[in-house]
Amino acid sequence: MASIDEKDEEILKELRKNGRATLTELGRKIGLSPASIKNRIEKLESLGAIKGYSAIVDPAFLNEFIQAIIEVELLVDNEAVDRMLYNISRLDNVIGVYRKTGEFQILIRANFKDVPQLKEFVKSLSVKYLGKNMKRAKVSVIMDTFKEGGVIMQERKTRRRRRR
Amino acid sequence: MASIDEKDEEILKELRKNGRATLTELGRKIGLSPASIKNRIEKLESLGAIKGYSAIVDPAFLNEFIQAIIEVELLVDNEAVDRMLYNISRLDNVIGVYRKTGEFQILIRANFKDVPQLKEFVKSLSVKYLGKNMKRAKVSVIMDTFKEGGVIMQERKTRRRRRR
DNA sequence: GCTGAAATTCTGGAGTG
DNA sequence: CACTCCAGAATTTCAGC
Repeated sequence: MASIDEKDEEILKELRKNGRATLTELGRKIGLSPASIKNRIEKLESLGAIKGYSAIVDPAFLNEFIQAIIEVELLVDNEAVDRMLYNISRLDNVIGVYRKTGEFQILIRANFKDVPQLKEFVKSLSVKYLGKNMKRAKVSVIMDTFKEGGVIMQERKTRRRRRR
Repeated sequence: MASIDEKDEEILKELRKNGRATLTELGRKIGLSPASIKNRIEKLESLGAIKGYSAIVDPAFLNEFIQAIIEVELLVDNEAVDRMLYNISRLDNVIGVYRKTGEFQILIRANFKDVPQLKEFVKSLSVKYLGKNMKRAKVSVIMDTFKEGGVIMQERKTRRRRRR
């Protein structure tokens, strides 16, 4: 790890909260010229501190009404699994793919149009992607999102009371 | 749900993959003028289709070396829990907060400097945030991220072979 | 949703400490 | 060497159609 100072950290934190902040805005907030911010961001990107930029999208507007968390228990976890997970990552409806500790070693965040499509995906995990490496999967459905990707959802589940 | 057409969906998908895409780039890719793209994005934002924008940051560069998944089993889940989850969402090191189906109804993605800080956070969940609503928590640690927030990590765990 | 003009931002190079 | 300044380029923004 190299050459990250206070200002760089502020840039990272700010961009995590607002990925579309302008160089000028960042400069004002942090106390640097836009040109310096630009140089630092380019440095942070090439260091791998910034992996990319993303909009937090409500999946329902893309006709993805089922947001699921799929946990997978593996029989064996080796380098071949890395390639398989990478292939899963390339699917557009897959939002996140992680290896983790615990009984289920893999966690996948993915969105689906409907339950059959979710079912089909889980089936493809063993049939197409993970094969004999997969022992079993546990599926949960997301019912409410309070924060995602560092962005707080403004729309509360409990609807604001109407004015009278 | 209202008035989302093909072009809007393309904008959402494109912004999910590159949240910093310029209006001009989006216009070229989708076949609209930058001004129209802007109008549509503003519409999508006010409709709640776009919740916000975020940079995908490697937490290690913010000295957050522990990436954890904390699942919480609730004794009772009511509207008061909503406020508690909202308060948890406001913490900077918390990346995601979800309500879901299953044995554990809450899932939290959060980053920590070290294990004591993680331990402290889990303790604060029952002491400060959820109180008697919380029955127990299950903690996993993320060991590898393949995709996050719709962005594929370029840096593979298996290091590229050195040239010779 | 487009055009066109004005405002803002971005960008790269030269200069400064 | 990182930063600022500055001018030209690109983008964004807004009005009118």
